[in-house]
Amino acid sequence: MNAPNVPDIVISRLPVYLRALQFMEQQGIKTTSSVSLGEKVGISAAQIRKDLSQFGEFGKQGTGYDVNELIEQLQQILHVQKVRDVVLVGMGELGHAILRYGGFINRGFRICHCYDNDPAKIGKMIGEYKILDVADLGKTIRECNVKMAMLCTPAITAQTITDIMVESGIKAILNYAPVSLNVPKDVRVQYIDPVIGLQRMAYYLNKK
Amino acid sequence: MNAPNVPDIVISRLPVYLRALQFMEQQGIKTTSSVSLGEKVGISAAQIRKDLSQFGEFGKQGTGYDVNELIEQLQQILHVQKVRDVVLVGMGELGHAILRYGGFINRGFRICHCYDNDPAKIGKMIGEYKILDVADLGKTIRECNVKMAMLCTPAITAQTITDIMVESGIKAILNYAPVSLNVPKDVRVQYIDPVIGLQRMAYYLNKK
DNA sequence: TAGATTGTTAATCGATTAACAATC
DNA sequence: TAGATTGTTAATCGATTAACAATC
Repeated sequence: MNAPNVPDIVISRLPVYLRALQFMEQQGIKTTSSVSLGEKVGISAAQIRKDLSQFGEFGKQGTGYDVNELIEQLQQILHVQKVRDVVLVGMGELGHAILRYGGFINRGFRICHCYDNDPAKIGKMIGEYKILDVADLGKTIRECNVKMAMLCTPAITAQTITDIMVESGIKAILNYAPVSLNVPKDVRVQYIDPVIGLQRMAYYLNKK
Repeated sequence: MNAPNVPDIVISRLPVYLRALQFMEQQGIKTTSSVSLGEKVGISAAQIRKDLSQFGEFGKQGTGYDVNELIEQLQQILHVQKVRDVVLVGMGELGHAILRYGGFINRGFRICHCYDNDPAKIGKMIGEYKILDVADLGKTIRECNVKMAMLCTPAITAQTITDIMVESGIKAILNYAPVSLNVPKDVRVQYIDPVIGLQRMAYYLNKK
């Protein structure tokens, strides 16, 4: 379960495999192969087999992979079999949308608390959530022993909030603020900035 | 301006440099170096110099880089000096948040039209935007000669919409739907799925 | 001048791919 | 059995890093 020193680039592909497999499962597909899965996710079959081989032997020669079994294996590898608590900081437009998004729970995540620093927002209810004062962020993170956070504040305050979260024991941050964060090396950050994706693609648009 | 065959991994870092430089500019910083920029974005100084060298010589020995000049160079390289039109498909919670997000325009992008397939939504105004019928998607893409799209439909309809967009001339898709898309190789896709990021980080959480 | 920092080269490091024996 | 597909090896390919001459 704890394969040693798997390259992060391999880890980064596993959730993509998992997502595709769960999509297949929904459609009633019981079995797949590295070739078929590869076509769906746009990754070579050899790559998929090599990636999976880091963790064990999940397939059967001549047949391929049992969709359900591979889903469970990947969930175990990624530690997403159980639902995990995440805090959400910054209740602007985006924070609201994230809070109302229904797609986290069935993929292993649940927002446990949400925060803002605006007195006009603190105490307000959004669905079943009450917006908490960001001044209590560190305290509540420690109390609930939360390890993951989503950060949706403006860029200018993102680092300050990050420092508080790190100091309170957060080990993984999904950062929606359009700014690079400085964290110790035992803390992970994933960036979500739509503009980065758009700019990256824009490069190719005007190319001859 | 059109450096030949620059690896995509290099291109993927340029928007990150640009974002950091614009943040510096805001703070009144006039000059930087590969070391200083590298610390901010978490990338080695050698890497930054190597990346930039693909496109020209933008620095000065002993001094480093002029922030404003490097911003302009990067904007030209990425083709984001001018604002570019993007269509937005799928006006659920997320589509609404994206439409109201103010952070696109000053980084090179503008939503020109938005679409949904729900008769209850079609025709409704959101700010200055009227929600259009997705049945007219292909027609309006061609009329306006739009090349980029943001896709926020449910996973199940994402591929169908993608096919229409590709057929209508879209060359770059920012995909928020949690599913891998199949596109011809002259069309680019960037994926935004927060759960992929969370799952990727979850792997490291339970590791000893 | 002395210190700082670039752009570039060569060496290292790591990731991907092709091929195939094993076997269901 | 014949066909299909795995897991794995070795070869290829590409990316990163360290080092340094050039020079502001």
